Amino acid sequence: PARRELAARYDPAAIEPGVYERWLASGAFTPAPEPPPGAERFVIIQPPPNVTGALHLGHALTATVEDILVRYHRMRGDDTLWLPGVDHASIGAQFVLDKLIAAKGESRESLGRERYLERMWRFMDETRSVIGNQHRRLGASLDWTRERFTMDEGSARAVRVAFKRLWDAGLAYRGQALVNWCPRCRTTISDLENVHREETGTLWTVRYHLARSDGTPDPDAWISVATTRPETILGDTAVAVHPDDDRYRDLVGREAILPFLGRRLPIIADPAVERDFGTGAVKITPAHDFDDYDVAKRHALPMITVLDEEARMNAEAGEFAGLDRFEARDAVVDRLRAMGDLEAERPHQLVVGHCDKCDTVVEPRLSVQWFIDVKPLAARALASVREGRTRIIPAHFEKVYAHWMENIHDWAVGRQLWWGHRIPAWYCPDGHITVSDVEAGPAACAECGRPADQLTQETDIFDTWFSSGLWPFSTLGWPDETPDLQRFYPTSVMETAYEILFFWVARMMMLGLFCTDVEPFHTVYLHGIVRDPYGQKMSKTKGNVVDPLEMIGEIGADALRFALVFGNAPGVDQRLTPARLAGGRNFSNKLWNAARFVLGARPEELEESTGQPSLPERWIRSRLAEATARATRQLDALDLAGYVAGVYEFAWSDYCDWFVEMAKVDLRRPDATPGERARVWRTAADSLAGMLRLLQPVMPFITEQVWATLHEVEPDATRGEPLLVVADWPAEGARDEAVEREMADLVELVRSLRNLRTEASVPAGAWLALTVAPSDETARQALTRAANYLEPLARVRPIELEGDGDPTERGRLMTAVRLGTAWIGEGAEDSGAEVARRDSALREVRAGIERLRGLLDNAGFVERAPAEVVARERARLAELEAQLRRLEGG
RNA sequence: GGGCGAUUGGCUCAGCUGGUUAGAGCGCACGGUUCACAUCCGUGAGGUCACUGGUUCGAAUCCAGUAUCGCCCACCA
Repeated sequence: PARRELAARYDPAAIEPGVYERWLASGAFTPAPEPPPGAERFVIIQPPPNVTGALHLGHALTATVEDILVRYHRMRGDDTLWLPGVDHASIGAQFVLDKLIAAKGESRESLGRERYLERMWRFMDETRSVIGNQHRRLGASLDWTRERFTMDEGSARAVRVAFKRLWDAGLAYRGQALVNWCPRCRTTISDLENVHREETGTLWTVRYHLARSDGTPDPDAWISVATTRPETILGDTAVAVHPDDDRYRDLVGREAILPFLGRRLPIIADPAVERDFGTGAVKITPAHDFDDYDVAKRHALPMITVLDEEARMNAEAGEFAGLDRFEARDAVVDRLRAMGDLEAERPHQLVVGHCDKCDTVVEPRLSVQWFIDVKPLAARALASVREGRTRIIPAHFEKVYAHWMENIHDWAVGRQLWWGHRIPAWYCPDGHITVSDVEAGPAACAECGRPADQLTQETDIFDTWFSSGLWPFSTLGWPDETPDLQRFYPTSVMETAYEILFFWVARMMMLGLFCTDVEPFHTVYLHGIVRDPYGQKMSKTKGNVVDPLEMIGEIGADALRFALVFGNAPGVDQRLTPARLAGGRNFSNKLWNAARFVLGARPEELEESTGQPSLPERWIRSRLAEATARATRQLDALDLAGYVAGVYEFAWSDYCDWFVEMAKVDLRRPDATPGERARVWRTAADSLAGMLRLLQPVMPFITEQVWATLHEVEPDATRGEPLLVVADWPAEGARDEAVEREMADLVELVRSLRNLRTEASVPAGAWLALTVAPSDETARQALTRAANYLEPLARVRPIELEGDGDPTERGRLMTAVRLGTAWIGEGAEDSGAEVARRDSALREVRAGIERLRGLLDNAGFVERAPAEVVARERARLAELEAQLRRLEGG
């Protein structure tokens, strides 16, 4: 039984279920086994959301933008792939799981590595499907048959092979260094995960007594150092001053005595010391400060670690051993004060690093770590963007990218965590390192040949972003030359938040170029942050998070998608306000009702079309052609906001406000033949179908549902294609400039008449007689053709063209437009208000004329401006002059 | 300390390579119960495009500087 009508009310809850299943059943999201001949490629590898969480609006924005592009290219007939996946988020996942198991009184330690990882895999299985379902609710047209996970075997192999190649190329190394350490997560973190924040601390000035010749402290002689971290005094191995500092020149080469421990500290000179800061003398704690570490290396100073991995003072700290670092700070200060060696203390603004994941204060920690020397990789990645092989949208992020690439440091890739890819390095008892890309490990030590059973594997795992950096090709089968890799790599667009430009995009560029010798994508499209209505970042702690699913439940996925991209420029943060969401909902409703009108207006018996297309028919076809050309251009240029605004404008203004209203006239005219009605209705249905095609990328659910109904009612309109998602993107039809001009003139007259009525407070329902003096013969003909439409649109009846009627019967309200001079209203007498209105209209036109004459009298303009600009201004002037004559004539 | 960006009607924002009278959504005012839609229709008010100078026939748009705000990066204890 054919559905002839759509439900009276648009209800997303009623239409959205089922649509996605229809798409899946059609196989539309999975590329055909063979690419269509001659097809262009369009590939997006989805930025993998973390398994740990539910989707937020940022993900919804990502999915919407990518889905729009993918659906567009699919309709274009391109060889299109959008590949989904999730990221294992090692540190984030452990953070979440630790909390979960803590609720049951368990911990990492109580479970042990193996059982902990078992729990993790179970946790993954539970949450992974949640993300998939959310993407389905959003309408994301992902190829689920290719869904990947950064911890699956393909990814694991890619990680091993990539790392082995880096090792073989001498770009991976293991060595001692000071790294950022999170004492709560108990792992190294990268520079990027160490977020700096300004805080108010204290700057203490502490006296270090000078050593006498017998090595005992001189009670009357000291050097004062300034520090914000007194607890690290216990790890000091020197005191440094600036070489040119006269105050301390004599002290260089002598020794100071470390409080509490009595260690002798050489007083050294190093240019890194700022003379103007504090006392100009600084304590050197190589194992707990990055600056000091560098100084120590220059001067070959010992490095003493005084904190353990949880940031408690260790045995090196003497009497303070066992104290937490902050307790120890207080204790040290108290003791110094008691000893009379605390010279001063004052509040001090300082910048403190915090763990991105848990916000704990990061501790520099001396340890042996795996690093990647990224400088050579960065140089290539930078060149790719500089030379335009990969471009970033918006373009100004290319500068940000360049700045980061130019100042890059080696990447500490090792993590002392369990959930992740274990670094494929094996150690032999002699200290040799063997890196292998074989899952089972090497058969023997690469250097001394010791058998595998004498080798032990590294326990550290990789930074999550290492596997993420391989994502564009590890998902396609790399390192094997799989058919997918050959067919879909390099990919097309990488769409993601600008927040992870460095974390992820930069790493993909570097590793992509290193592993595959080609840029992994030609375009990086960065979107901004979705903020709350007050501009605040959404966060669970603030409680201002909007759940996309809840939003979809309320207003529908289409409305949410529309709201997310409408008026949103790339790289710019947007506030998601209720008004914005309501805009999406309203537009959904508008589309639904436009479709209801068309479906409900179908004549019972649809006969053969007869007669010539009417003005609105010819006009809407031309407008659709224009809208199609514009949408195509904008989507090709990744101007999504422009695309959405354009189709919105077409649907609401052109189609609903003008075409539908005028088509009603043709459909309801009593003297219309069934064949003429059929013709008009077919135009309405055809152009509705065209509009649905244009809207499908952004509002897939409504358009699909309307399409289905339209298809049942009139398969000709859908050209026999029952499923919009696989329908063709519309071909660019022909514009009809003459018809568009004629229509524009009619619209101008209608608007002008409506304005007159409102300003003169004519009751909205009143019918007024209209008299028009056409400006010329063409206008007369146009007016004759348009009379039928003019009546209901401007609520005027009867309509008389000057010459046919008595001039004394003209109305008292007058307006002059391109088509001519028009009068409406009772009687011919001018009221004061009407005279004032007409005067103001005259003033406006005269001012315009004056401005244009001034412009055209300017020799510089006429000579130097492009001819078409000058011609345009001339035409405008002529038009205004004609309008003035008409106004004065009336 | 370095870098990047923003400043457009009451609010939130578009304005591509300089070219009509600077747009949209929301809000506001006024008027609308006819058979697609009040999640709607019609009409309207509202902006010296932060400021100063420059380039140009012409600047919201390009250049320089100033102010305010925001973000990113950074090893002054």
